[in-house]
Amino acid sequence: MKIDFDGIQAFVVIAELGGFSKAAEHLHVTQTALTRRVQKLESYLGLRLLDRTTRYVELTAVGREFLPQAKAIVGEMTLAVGRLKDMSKHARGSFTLACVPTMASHVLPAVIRRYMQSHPGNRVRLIDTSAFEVRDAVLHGQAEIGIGIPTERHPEILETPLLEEPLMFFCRKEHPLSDRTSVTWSDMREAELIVVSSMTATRVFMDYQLAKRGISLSGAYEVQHHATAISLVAAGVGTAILPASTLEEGARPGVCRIPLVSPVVKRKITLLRRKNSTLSPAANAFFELLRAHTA
Amino acid sequence: MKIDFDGIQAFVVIAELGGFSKAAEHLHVTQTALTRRVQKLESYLGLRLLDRTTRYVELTAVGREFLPQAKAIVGEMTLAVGRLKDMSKHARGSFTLACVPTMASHVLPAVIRRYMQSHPGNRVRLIDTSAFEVRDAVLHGQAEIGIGIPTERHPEILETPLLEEPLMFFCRKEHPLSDRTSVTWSDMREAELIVVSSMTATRVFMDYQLAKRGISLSGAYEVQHHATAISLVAAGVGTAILPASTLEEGARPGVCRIPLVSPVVKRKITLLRRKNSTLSPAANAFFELLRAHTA
DNA sequence: TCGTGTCTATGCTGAAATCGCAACAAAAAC
DNA sequence: GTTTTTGTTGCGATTTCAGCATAGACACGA
Repeated sequence: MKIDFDGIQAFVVIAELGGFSKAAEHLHVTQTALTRRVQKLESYLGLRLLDRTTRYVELTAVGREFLPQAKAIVGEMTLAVGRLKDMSKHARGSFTLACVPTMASHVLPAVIRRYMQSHPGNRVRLIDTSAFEVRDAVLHGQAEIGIGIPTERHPEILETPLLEEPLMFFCRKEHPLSDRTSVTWSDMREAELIVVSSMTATRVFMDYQLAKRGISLSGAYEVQHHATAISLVAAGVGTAILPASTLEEGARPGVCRIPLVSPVVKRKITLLRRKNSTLSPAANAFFELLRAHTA
Repeated sequence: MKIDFDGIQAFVVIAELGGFSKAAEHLHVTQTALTRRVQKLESYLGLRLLDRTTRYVELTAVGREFLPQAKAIVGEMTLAVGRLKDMSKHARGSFTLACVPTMASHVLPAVIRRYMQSHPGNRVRLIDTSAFEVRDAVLHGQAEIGIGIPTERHPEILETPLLEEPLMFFCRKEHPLSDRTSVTWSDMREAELIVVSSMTATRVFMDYQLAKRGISLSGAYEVQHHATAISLVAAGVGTAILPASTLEEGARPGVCRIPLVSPVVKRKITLLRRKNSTLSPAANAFFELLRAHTA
C-alpha cells in the first residue's frame, strides 16, 4: 500500500536518459539498484512501464502515458524538498514580525538592514500595530516574533527582555519648562498634555503616575500614534509624555526633549514568541540578530 | 539524498487529521511508526514541521508554508498511482488501434461493441487507414495494435492470423455476368473494372491475377476506398473486385456479389503488434477479445 | 561467423531501515 | 490526586535494499 517514490523517480530518470546505467550514474547508485527498483514498482503496479532489452530501453504505452505526470510530481517534490533544505541550511525564507510603531521606526530599521545584508533574499513581513495586537498576532500565529511591551501574562507567550527606555517630556522651546534639565511628574499639573490612545501601554504608565499625584488630564487632544503627538507638539498645540525613542534629540527644530524624573519611568521592550513553538530558520536568525544588537 | 515520501505523507495526514493517533489509524500503521517517520524527515530536513506536545499537534511556520505543496504532491501521486493500479486490475484505460477501412466497417464494430460492454469507460482511438500505414502506425508506436494484411516482413512486427476472406466480383443485376453462380478471373476480360488505389493490398492481389492472364485494365475509374467503388458499381458505372466483407449479400438492392474462382483468392487479415512491446492492459483485453471473436 | 563491447538481469550476502510491542513521560481532565 | 489521552523511546525481529560478481542478451565490426 505504500507508494514507492524511489521506483517512480528511477522510472523517470531512466526514461529521460534512455538507459539504466546512465540513470544510475545520475542518481549515484549502481545500475543493479535501479533494476530492482523498477522491478519492484512494476510488480506492485501489475504492469510494465519500460520495455527493455539489453540494447534499448523504451516506454510502454502505459509508461508513455504516465511519464509526464511522474516527471511533474518528481520535479515538484525535488524542488519543494530542496527549498526546505535550503531554508534550514541558510536560514532562507520569509517570516512575519509584529512590532509596536515606535520600535518599528527606532531600532528596527538598523536591525532589518543588517538582516538583509546577512540574509539577502529573505523577506520580512512587518505588522506595525499596538502592543496588544502584537501580542495577539504572536498568540494566533500571524507573526512568529513580536516586539512589544510586557502585557498580561499568558501561558502560551514567552517573553525576552530586549531593552528599556525612559518616558520623557516633550515641549516646544517657548514652553515655560523648556529650559529645565529635568522635569518631575508633579510638574505635569501645568502641562496641557497631548495624550495617546488609552489602548497604548505608554498611556497606561502615564495614567498610573499622574493618578498617584491626583493630576487629572486637562488636555483635549488624544491621538493614536506617537508620531502624531510629536507633530502636534511641534505645532505648538501642547506638550506630551512619550518614550525617549520617539524623537532623537534635536531631530525636530523647536522641540525639546527633557528627562522626566521622580521617578524615572521606563518602558520595557520585550521580544515575544509563542512558547512551545519552533521558529523558522529565517525568523530564528532575526531573533538572534536582534538580541545581539540590543545586548 | 533520497526523498522520504512516506515521511511527507505522514506529515500531511497528521497535519490534516490533527494528531498522530488518528493519522496512524488512517494509514493503517501504528502511531509509533509515524513518530519515527516524522522524526526522520525532520532530522533530514534539519527543521521542525510539527510542534507537538502530548496534547496538541500544531504546524510550525515552516510546516504551514510547506503543507499546501506537500498536500498537492501527495494527492497527485496517490491519484496517479491509483489510476495505474486501476488500469492494471480492471484493464481500464485508452489505447489506439490502427485498422484498414474494410475491417473497420465489417467485423470491428461488433467487437468494439462487446469491448465497450465488458470495459465501460475505456476509449478506443481508431485510425482507419491503408494497410501500409497501419503497419507504420504500429511500428512507430502510434497504435498499439493494428489490423491489416500481411506485408513485407519486419523484425519488429509480430503478426497473428485473424481471418481470411475471398475476393468477390461485384456488379449490377443488369450486368451480363450477374446471373452466374461464380465467375472466373478470365471473365474479367470483359468486365469494365473499377479499381482501387494501387496503394491497397486488394489491388496488388488483383493485378497479379489479371497480369497472369494477360488482362490489362480497361477501366478508367480508380478510387481510394472500397466503399466508393461499391457506390460506383451501384450507380452502374462499372464492376469491381473487392473483398467479400465490403458488402453483405443483398445489403444494396441492385448490386450482386458473385464468387470469383479459378482460383479463389483470399485476403488474409492479420493482427499486428510490435515485438518486444508490452501491451497496455486495455489493449491486451481488446486483443484477446478480437482473437476469441474470430477464432 | 565469431568475437567483443555494451547493456540489463540475477544469485547471493551483508547492512540498514522499518516496524511493532511494551514501557515511559507529559499534560490535561475529572 | 488519579485517570486518561497522546506522543516518545528502548529493544528485538523482520523486511527491505544496495552492491558485488557474474550471467545473459544483443549489436557491431573484423
